[in-house]
Amino acid sequence: MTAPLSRAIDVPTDTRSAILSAALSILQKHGAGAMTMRSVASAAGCSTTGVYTYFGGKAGLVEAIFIDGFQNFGETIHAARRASPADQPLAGLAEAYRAWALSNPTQYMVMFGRAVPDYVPSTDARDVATSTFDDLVASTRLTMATLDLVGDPIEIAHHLWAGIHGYVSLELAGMDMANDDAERTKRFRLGVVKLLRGCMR
Amino acid sequence: MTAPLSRAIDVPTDTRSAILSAALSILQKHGAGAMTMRSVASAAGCSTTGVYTYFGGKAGLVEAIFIDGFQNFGETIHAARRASPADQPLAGLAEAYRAWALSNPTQYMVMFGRAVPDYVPSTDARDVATSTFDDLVASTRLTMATLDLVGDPIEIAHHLWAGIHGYVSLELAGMDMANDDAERTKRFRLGVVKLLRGCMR
DNA sequence: GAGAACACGTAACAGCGTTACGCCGTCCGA
DNA sequence: TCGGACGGCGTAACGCTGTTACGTGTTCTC
Repeated sequence: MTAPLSRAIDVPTDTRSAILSAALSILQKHGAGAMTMRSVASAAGCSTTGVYTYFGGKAGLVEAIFIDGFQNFGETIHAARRASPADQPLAGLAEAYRAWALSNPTQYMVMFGRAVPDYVPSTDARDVATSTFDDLVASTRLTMATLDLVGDPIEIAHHLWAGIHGYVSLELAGMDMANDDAERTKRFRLGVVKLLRGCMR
Repeated sequence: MTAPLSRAIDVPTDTRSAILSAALSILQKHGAGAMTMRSVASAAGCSTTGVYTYFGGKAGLVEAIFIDGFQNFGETIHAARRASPADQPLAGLAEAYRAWALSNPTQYMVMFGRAVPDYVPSTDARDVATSTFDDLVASTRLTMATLDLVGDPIEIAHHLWAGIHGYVSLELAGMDMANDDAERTKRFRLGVVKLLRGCMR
């Protein structure tokens, strides 16, 4: 009898989400190396075995982070598309992409860069990941006529994705040749324009 | 008195290179998670403390792998540039870039993707990394007139680097949308063409 | 030949992911 | 109302990790 009667019925998977948000918080603040089972359990207010009951192990926890990341990332991308002019959704999408990655650098590297050794996304997880791609394809289709893009929209979307991801991940790795953030931003925006120009007739 | 007199004088840093190549071999065959101090020492035929005498710790070992990787990578890029037609060095460079990354996927992710948690490249290491970029800039300068590229060569080289890296790292992460290697290769080559076209007048 | 410097191994430390085991509250059939 | 099965959860332990204190043997210098 630990909980008062008035709230005897708790939200069922409350501890599960507490564990997940604790893991995300540690990942964001202290990096992938600090996200241990013990630190996550401690931050979530349960024992290490609690993490096992809900996620099966560290791989399951990382998988949840991976999927959660792509869902959150996908929603951000989607919202950016809706907020952009109907015939020009790509610039806003690219900005939102970069902003999300810079705000969640470690999670981005878990999602795209194998930041947790020995974790390989399951096919289910990869399906969630690639479904995010659909928004990019949709935005590309909307822009084809306006920007005079030619070719397969899927191939063009993949080209844009690869280019944007390249800029962002070089920036996260500290290997862009920029001197300050202003130059980085300017270069990124020019890069997106160049990516689009490469697909024009 | 363990070694015979005839070879009492060994090559001084022989064990150092033995450790480094053992680490690279484990990294390539079994991934970053399997590259432990004990497994490296065992494969190199020494004790764990031997790794500490030569590299100071795991961070030093990873740094050596990082630098070794960029030197090897840089030589490959450089050789590809020399083997290409003098006025068309970029296509061969891109092919060599991708081939090296696909042959050394884990090391590539250590170099570009923070595959070892808690390892952050020193400024010296990053200098070695960015000096590889010089070859790309040089190749870009050679191609500017032939391909009718306009703008700052450094900015164009950065654009090409980001794009090529984007294609390669999505491929390594298993997140390209290709069905087989033939399609992947075709898409990559078309992508390089698009990257160049985006920088034309 | 004495002594410092160095490479190197043994053994231990704390911390890691994981799991066997036991406790305790809840539910279900008799 | 009771007895037993069940499930969530913590304690404690397993083997593994990176790291380091310490002792030993070799080598180089004066």
